[in-house]
Amino acid sequence: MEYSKKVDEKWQKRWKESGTYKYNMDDKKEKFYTLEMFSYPSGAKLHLGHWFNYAPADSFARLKKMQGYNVFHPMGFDAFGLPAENYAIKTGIHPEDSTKKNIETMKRQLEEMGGSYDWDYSVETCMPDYYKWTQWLFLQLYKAGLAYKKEAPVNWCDSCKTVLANEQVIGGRCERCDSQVERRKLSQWFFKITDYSEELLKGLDTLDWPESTKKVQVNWIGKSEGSEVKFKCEDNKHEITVFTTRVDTLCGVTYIVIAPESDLVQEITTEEYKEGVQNYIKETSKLSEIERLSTEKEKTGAFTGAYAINPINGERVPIWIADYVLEDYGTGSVMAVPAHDTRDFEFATKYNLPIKQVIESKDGSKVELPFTEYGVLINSGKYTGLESSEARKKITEDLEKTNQGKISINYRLKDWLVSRQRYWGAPIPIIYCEKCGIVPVPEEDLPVLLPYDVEFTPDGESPLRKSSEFMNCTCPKCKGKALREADTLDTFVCSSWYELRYPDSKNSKKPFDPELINKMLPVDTYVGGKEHAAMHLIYSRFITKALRDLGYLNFDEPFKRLVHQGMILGPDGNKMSKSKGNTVSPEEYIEKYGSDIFRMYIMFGFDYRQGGPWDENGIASMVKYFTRLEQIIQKVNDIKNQTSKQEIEMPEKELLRLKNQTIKSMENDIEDFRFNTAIARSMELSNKISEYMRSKEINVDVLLNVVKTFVTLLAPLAPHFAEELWEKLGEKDFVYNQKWPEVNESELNGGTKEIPVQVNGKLKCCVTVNAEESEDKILEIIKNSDKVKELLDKHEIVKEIYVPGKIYNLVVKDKK
RNA sequence: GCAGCUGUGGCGGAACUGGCAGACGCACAGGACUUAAAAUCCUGCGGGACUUAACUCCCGUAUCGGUUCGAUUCCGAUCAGCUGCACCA
Repeated sequence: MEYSKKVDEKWQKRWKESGTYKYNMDDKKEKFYTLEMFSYPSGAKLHLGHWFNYAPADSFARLKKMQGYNVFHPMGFDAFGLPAENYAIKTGIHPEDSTKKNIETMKRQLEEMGGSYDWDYSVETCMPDYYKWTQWLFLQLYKAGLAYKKEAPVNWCDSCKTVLANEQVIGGRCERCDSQVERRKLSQWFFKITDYSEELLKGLDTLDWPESTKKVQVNWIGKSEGSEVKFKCEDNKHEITVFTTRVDTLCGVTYIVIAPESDLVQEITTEEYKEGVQNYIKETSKLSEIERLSTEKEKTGAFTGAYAINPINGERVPIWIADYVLEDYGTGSVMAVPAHDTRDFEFATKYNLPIKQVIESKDGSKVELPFTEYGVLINSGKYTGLESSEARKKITEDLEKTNQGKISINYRLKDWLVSRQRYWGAPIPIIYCEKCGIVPVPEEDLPVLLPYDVEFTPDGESPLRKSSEFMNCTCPKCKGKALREADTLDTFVCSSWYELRYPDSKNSKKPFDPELINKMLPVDTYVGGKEHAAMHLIYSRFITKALRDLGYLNFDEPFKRLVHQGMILGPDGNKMSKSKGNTVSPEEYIEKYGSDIFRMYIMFGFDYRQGGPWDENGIASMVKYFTRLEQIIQKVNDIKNQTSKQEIEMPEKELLRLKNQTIKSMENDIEDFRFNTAIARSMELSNKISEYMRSKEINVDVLLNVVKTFVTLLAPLAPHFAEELWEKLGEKDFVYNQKWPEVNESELNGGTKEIPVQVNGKLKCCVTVNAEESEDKILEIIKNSDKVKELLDKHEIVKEIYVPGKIYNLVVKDKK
């Protein structure tokens, strides 16, 4: 085999010199924006997963280019974030240094892969020329009232004196020192994504995304329709509003539960019960969020001593607090109906609270409590006898009349907490002035630079707070002494708008030129992992919509089509990880085989959407394939100047038909990210070419035509190798610059085809027909064929089904 | 618990909107070339039955049932695996 890494290098050099991948904004061709989720340069090198994601996606981009689109295919780095910071804490190497170094290496490797990226349009989120605009984005949201501050709990490790991200909490303990993690309240910044709940939900219908991903988002948004009901407290001073989807069970309420964190708790708790309540609240705060949300945990709670009045039947019900009620969902309080809700039932049983059945099954059969289905109301005064759905309507109407309730819609989606008590992130552009309070940094003062020299080892303070140089500033309003916000932004903020920056990545005056991005966006095809189904993919949608409402762009969704690549696992079938020692490095393969063999093997050996355990056994077959192709080209060159036959007979027709079929199916396959079948189709064609070349008489013109087409078809999949073959065939221009071949319909219908014949749905034989004949004629040929006549000897036709070009089926019964 | 996805040879995986199940490969076996091996090329390769014969017959796409002339594909139930969400009132 002649192909090797040397060939890669030769073509990479030539592509670079001739500016093959330069994107031309002014090109009149239709734009096509194809994007892969940018990578996170935490590791020093590209791993197999990157290759599996990027190499095939690059082949897709190359196809689009050959199809005649003006393809925009940028790449960048999501460079801020926790892993780089943790790495720094461990090794003492500054995150900026390690990140920059990693980016350089990864860029080089992406070039070695043959990625068709234009690096003139790139972003690195940790660079001031990028995060300046991330900060700008924050300010726009702040001005629009979409960024606000409130108290929220964080995971706090008291022994490390630091805030932990959820992923650093393992089983309620700190991943580093294994001590119990507590919840502490801190004042933090939020983005008001909940303002867009409904639109984020509805917009899903317009997207060409995997259904499963849309479902994840639907769940994440979690819309539920119900009612709000007001319960007056017995003291006549307070009122508790609850949210319920089952207002039909209102008469079955036997107690009220409010979240322990609720401020109301302090106000209504009676003297007698204060101690118990305080103790309970203390206990609860010790639990991590994860522990608290575990359904396995036994329910606990405490009585406040207070009572409320049921608005429709006047019953007096006790008010409890319990941590199974969440402060930030609904109203933070629930009406408990133990007879018809599993959780309430469990709680009531434990604390001996009354259980009152108010729903029975529609057919009146006896039911076991808790009975959580819909049914017919009992024990419900004037509502008794109504069906659940009617009762919901009626009861809500009645409550509305007396201003004691209303229809209400709730979303599970929470506002997006963007504050991080971390160093390696974009500083939040906010200043705290003793006199003026919260003051946003004026846009002309951006970026708020992240200082390099900061002690970021955790010791109980936000790292930036320790840099007095950073913290101390003057208030933009009153010029008095002021302090900066010490928290940084969640990295998801950086990645929530990067696709907007690519087309205008060098703009130093604006984050992007609205006119330009309205032309370039939305992204036509976005490729990335399923793990981002909820967070990244919902945040970017929100930011797009927010910027649209602020007048910066005119489209509603950032990503029109979404494709998820699968995951490559270690050879043992487990997720690859250093600790398991099952990682595979792409480098040695590239070194040994060259990047195209590796790329082709990755695409051929796995289903792109599914991935699977790594297995290098098949890679040798790709070497064989490349060798065979080199031999074909060699032989073609040997005979191409010989005189040959000119006729186009059956063998030529067959060859040409397969050529056209292959063009068609490879195009469809690559469009659909089915690279494995695309390569299988190419193998079929090459097998056919070899077979044809073994025949006695060869039509060299036809052969040359098919071989050239073949190399063109190979170009997106094996870019370097195809250039090499193209050059060997004596061509001057890059094969990359060729048009994707067009299907010739008449050649496609040349040759012969076989029509299967079934009797009673079972295959009996095949009839070979000339594919050029009309369908009517073909049917006639089939009917008159000896084979079919033979089959009908003993039978009588009941029904006849002919699917043109596909199948002929006879339904028969025995002749008497 | 809820939701979603997946289940096809020894293996990776094909089969477009219901139309020849197992494409294309890997592995394996036999043969050719070779002093020999490697490489390469050719042939076979889901299971079973019958046999003098093969474009023979039967079974087969997790399991059971249904719709249809015809089901890997559609519907219902069950089982198994993976993933996501997890006290959402």
